Amino acid sequence: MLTHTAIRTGFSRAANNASPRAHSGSFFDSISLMGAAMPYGRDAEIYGENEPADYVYRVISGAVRTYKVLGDGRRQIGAFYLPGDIFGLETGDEHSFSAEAISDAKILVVKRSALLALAERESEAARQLWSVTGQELRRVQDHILLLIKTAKERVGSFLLEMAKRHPGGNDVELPMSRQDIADYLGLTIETVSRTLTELENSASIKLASARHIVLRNRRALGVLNG
Amino acid sequence: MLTHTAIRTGFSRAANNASPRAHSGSFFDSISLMGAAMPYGRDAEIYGENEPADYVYRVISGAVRTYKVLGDGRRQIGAFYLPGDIFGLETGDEHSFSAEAISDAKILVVKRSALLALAERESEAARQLWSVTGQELRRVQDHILLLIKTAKERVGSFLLEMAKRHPGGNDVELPMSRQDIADYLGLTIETVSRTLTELENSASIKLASARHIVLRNRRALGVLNG
DNA sequence: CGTACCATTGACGACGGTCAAAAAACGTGG
DNA sequence: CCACGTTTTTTGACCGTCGTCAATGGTACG
Repeated sequence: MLTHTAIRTGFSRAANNASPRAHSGSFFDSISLMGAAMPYGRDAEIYGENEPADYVYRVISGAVRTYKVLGDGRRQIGAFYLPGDIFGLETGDEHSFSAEAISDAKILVVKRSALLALAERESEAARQLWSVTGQELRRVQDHILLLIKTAKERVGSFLLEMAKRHPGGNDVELPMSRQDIADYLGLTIETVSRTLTELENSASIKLASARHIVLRNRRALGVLNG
Repeated sequence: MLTHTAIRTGFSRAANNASPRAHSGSFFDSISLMGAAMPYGRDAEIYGENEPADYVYRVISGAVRTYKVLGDGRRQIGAFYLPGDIFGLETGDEHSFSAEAISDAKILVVKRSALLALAERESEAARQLWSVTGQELRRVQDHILLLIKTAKERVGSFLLEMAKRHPGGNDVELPMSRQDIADYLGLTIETVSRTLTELENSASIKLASARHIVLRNRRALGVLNG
């Protein structure tokens, strides 16, 4: 139990894409039995900002966005979560972002108190909880680096990020709308659209359809990305 | 030991400003004896990006910046750390940012392995390590919200943030240069300077000197800050 | 086949970046 | 304490990128 080797549970086997790249997969695989798989429809709220953080979540299938809305209506998307990813794990008592299903999704829901109890007994479990938060921290730090770049760099980096997280080589299937991408990258929908067109014109990508993008020149997408 | 009430050690008493607002102050107060206070000169490197994260740090006096430099030379400052703040705590084996002293500083240096060993024995210590990373996560998330705002909003939010962290009401003593502020806010030094002048002209602040700013209208600084 | 919704394209303007110079602040040594 | 040189900050002029407003085009679904 709680070994490094992933323990494949019924729930994680049911996942589309639960894969080795998931956050601390072994840990959450092993505690999958503590939770239940819940279905969420497109745009359904999973939790709201400032609500009690009583549960921790893991994407089984579909995709999730977390976000905040500022006073004047601007929305900032904090992260996209794909199958295998863990989200909603807080060290405090409340969620700091809201979470919604981007598409129809199956989400494994685990009681936070169960994890905390386990962590109290098993130091390895505590280490894994810490590790999940640490990975999230690094992800958000990378996000900051995105936000100081030019529009072309942001969109390029975003596509590379999605390609890395998604299995399927150079073919990227985007689960989210242009508006979601824009709110993630701190751009407008028009700039995202224009930039994608530019990247296609420069033969860096191919827009097979609005949500299906083929990477043709990864170097061009990653230039200057430190 | 490890109680909620701060245990004032010799080291923390020596601090300029170690105060209740520090990250998990009680925890790090109690393990202060495990480390040593080290002096760092202005601009001295404390650790570099990708170096082994063998130590965890706490500011006793002075100030610290963490940063990354992108391929083309742009620098992004991840955070400023003031007396009482903990930094350099990683869940992985390497530091993800570099750290430098902004001014002459005294820093408490603690062996990470000692903390990990303690966390293995005491679940409360493990919880506190997790909590420190969680607070850092929230700080970085707030930083993201800064970066999507206009220049005036970024500078205003920055001043409010510094005023909150610094004791001293409406008088803010900035330890860092305009260049540091610019690299933290994702702006240029010129835009930061111009924006401060604008804020002074609109009577929102007073520039007593370049590094000493008096807040005159906090509402104007915080408008739209969601 | 029609109707929303979503994405793309266009025209234009504003915000902030760039390049350059002046002014202020700071530190050092006479 | 003042004079000097260096660094930091401020100010100015100009320009490019991206946001805004508006219209067109495309796609999915009933």
